[in-house]
Amino acid sequence: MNPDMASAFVNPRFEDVVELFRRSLAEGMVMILVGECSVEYKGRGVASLESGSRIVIAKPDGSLLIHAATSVEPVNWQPPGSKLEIRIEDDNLVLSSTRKAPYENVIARFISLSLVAVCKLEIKPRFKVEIGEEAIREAVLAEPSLIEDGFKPISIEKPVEVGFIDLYGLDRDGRLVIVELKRVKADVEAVEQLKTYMDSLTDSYGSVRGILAAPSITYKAYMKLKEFGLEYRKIDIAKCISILTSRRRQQRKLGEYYGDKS
Amino acid sequence: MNPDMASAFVNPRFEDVVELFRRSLAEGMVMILVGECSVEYKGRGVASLESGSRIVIAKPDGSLLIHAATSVEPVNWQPPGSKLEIRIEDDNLVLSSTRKAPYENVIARFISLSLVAVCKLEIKPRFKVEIGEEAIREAVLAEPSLIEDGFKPISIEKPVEVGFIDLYGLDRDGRLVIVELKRVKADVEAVEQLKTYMDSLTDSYGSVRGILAAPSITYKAYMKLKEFGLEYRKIDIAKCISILTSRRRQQRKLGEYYGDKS
DNA sequence: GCCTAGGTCCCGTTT
DNA sequence: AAACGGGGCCTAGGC
Repeated sequence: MNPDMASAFVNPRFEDVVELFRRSLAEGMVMILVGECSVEYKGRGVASLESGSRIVIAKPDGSLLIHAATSVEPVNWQPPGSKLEIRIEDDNLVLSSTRKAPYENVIARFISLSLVAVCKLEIKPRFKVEIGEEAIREAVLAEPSLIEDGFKPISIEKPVEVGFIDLYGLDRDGRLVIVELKRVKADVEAVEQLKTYMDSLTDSYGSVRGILAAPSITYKAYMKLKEFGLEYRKIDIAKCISILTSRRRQQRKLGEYYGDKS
Repeated sequence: MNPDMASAFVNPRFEDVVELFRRSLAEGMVMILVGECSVEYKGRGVASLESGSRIVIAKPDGSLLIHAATSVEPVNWQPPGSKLEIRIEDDNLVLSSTRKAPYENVIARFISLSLVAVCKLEIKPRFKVEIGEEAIREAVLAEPSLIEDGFKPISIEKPVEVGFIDLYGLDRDGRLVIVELKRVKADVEAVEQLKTYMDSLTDSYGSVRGILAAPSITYKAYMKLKEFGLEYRKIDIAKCISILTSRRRQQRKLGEYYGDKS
């Protein structure tokens, strides 16, 4: 079988899996196991899973994933940098993945295997684009009226004692405005975060306005916001995206014009 | 091939995969694909991934996972309840997973496939044990000296205006003690949470002690704690676990004695 | 290494 | 269905 491609074996013998592991994982391949296993975890917490049918994926970076039939989240896992060992013990195929600092160990005990597969995945990361909070900030900087007419952003990510302010600037009357941006519905925590920033600034700056900018806000959060004398500004995410895409299109044109290939 | 077990095909034809999908996913099976694909996501955000070698897992609950060679987290995914469609388009194998409310869609376009596998995983959930914040609370209730000698817990989860207090009680001098429990290293947020609870109680109760109980605490959090006049108490998680296991062993014995099979 | 902030967080539980 | 809290959150970026 072409070693650059995948190999797969149905109902493999445990001995063959151990052998396959030695030959493939060392070569930076991914190994996929399907079968009945129990799982024990010890480390930051403890967890113990009775035997059940699961998919186990061992990646070349040391990540280990144990998935059941449902859910996006693995029922158990081990982070990158962990070291995997495979052995046969009491007629079971035992995978033991360990990392130190903090010490963590996962042991999966297979009583039966219906499938093992190995395959090579290129590690080189590919290009990825995303719209996140950072992108919304970009959009507001490009179009400050998204916050309010006359708003002039001064800088982003001003460090204050307690953390980082998303965005701040001056309103049309020259008053300092602190803006907390949220990509999703704002909750009480977002309000408290803004309040904390406000408190740490009013000491030194006197009157400051605080604006929570988000696509929506929970009822409790809105009540708390009013109680604190802060303001809510609805942000249209779709508008942010269209602002960004048109802006990025222009930048690309500029880049091409100047021969910028970065 | 036994339909209850796994089937796997190396370098499958796209047509066969479409056929396999129709026969297996309907039967509550999991499908695993390995190959070169690009990914587009639109929904709560936007993301776009250049073509690269990836593992795609489609679960019977509608979850879709797209994994690359590294990391525990999928590079892209779709939550349970999504609906998967597979078709051939422009000589590519196209997976499209959609959910509504909120609308989200992931499209994976395979230009090549090195492996496809299907397997049946029982869905029935199995027993799972964990040490969480709740378990630590149990341990402290069983052994209050974990907080300090002479500490007497009164009740748990006292509702206050701002939320729930993890634990409270009286110290040896009869003073009210509010305890904030953390399973992991306590950060500034934990301190602020405790402070918030303190504030909402000192109004009505006068002098109250506040204790942050955690296995460790960040430097900044400790500074803030001192600033607020609160106290830190180191919790030994291992000790909590041993207290719980011995306690649960006793309970099991009691249960057996009374014929309790729950 | 520790710490901070964000996430298409996911997920269970409560309202 | 929305909201809230917890997580072995994970991961990326600073320092």
